[in-house]
Amino acid sequence: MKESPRSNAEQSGSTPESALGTRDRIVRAASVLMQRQGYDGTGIKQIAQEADATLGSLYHFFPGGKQELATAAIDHGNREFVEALNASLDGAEDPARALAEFALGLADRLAESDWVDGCPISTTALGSVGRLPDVQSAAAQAFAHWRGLVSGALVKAGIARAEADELAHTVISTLEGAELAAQVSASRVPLEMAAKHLAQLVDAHR
Amino acid sequence: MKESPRSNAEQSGSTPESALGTRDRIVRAASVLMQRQGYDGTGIKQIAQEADATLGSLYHFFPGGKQELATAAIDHGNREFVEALNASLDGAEDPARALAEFALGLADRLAESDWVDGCPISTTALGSVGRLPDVQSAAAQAFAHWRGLVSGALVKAGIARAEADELAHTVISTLEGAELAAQVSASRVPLEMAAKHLAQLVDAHR
DNA sequence: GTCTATAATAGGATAGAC
DNA sequence: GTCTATCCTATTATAGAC
Repeated sequence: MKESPRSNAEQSGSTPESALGTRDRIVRAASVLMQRQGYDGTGIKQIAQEADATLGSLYHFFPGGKQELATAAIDHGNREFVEALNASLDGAEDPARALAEFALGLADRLAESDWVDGCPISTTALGSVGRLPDVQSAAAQAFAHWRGLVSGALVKAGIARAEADELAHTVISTLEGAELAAQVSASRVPLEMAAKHLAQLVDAHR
Repeated sequence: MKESPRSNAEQSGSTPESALGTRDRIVRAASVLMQRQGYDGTGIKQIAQEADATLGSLYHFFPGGKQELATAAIDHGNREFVEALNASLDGAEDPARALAEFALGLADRLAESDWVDGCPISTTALGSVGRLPDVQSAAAQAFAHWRGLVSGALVKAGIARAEADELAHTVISTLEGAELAAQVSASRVPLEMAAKHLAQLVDAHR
């Protein structure tokens, strides 16, 4: 048990940065910056500055340095995405339609952010392959988690577990790829097509 | 007309690096390194070293520096992917099967390279969004080009142009996302599922 | 076209006072 | 827990000889 002064709300809903503890501010800053600039494109000093923290504080909470911080940032992005995905899938009786609407929601978020707020982990994850084992492994776990959520929703809708697991792979892959293409092309179209075709694919398996 | 000493073959087939001109060696080294490490993770000096060239030569051919070189590397990766895609689609009468085999070929290449040889441009492209306009635009053009090739193959197989264009978006997105997931997870499964479901999706539209 | 040397700056990480 | 100052190395890019 740590005696942390945390009477304030610290859910990710819409807590003002100023009300968060130092550690959380650092993780959030790292998450946002690495999402947009990747691991190598984001500096430790930039993270500290954006988080209104000092280098001393940063290395106090993350003695493992940049790599440990990146792993925490991936975990944070994971939770963020899980929350959004659950909000779309939880009470939906038609998962095909729910997934399509989720994809269109991603397109909205992208367009509003001028195409920079894509998947919270893919940029960092892709740059970590074969080079940053802890980061890569955190990202792999996140992807597996997301597939699990999708598969669960498909099973609930009557699809057999084995088939649902297979479909979940393609659902997540297609969402990832479409978001990447949408960002690079600065266009909603890839995500709109993903929404349409994923719905068709899921419907074809019922 | 430039008077270049180029009696040697310079197709991308299997030319030994030593037989290439300095400029080509630099572009190839940049392409490979940025594919694996991204734009920010790859140093100009590392590129020069890997290409057996000096910094002076590098800046002679690319006075625009790293950004101009990255753009050339994207163009190179684009041509590489186009060649592979054409080889799979060109004489195929069944595009669904051809795309599935292409996806499995990507999985082979990935596994053989210990999951580092993924899409030649996606890492650099994703890291360029909103930060390196020339690089991003070259990547966007490449994606559009690939979609055009897929759409063409689908039209040849009897699918209406409008529908083929839509499907091509999802085909490329899914391949991109599945390759990303396969790399991060160090597993063939995402690409195997993409192969299966893309074939189903295309077949459902004939 | 190619080479070496170097300028100018930013990178990650640490030390030690408070 | 937080702060500043600093070490050491790497970075992109340029200069000017050859």
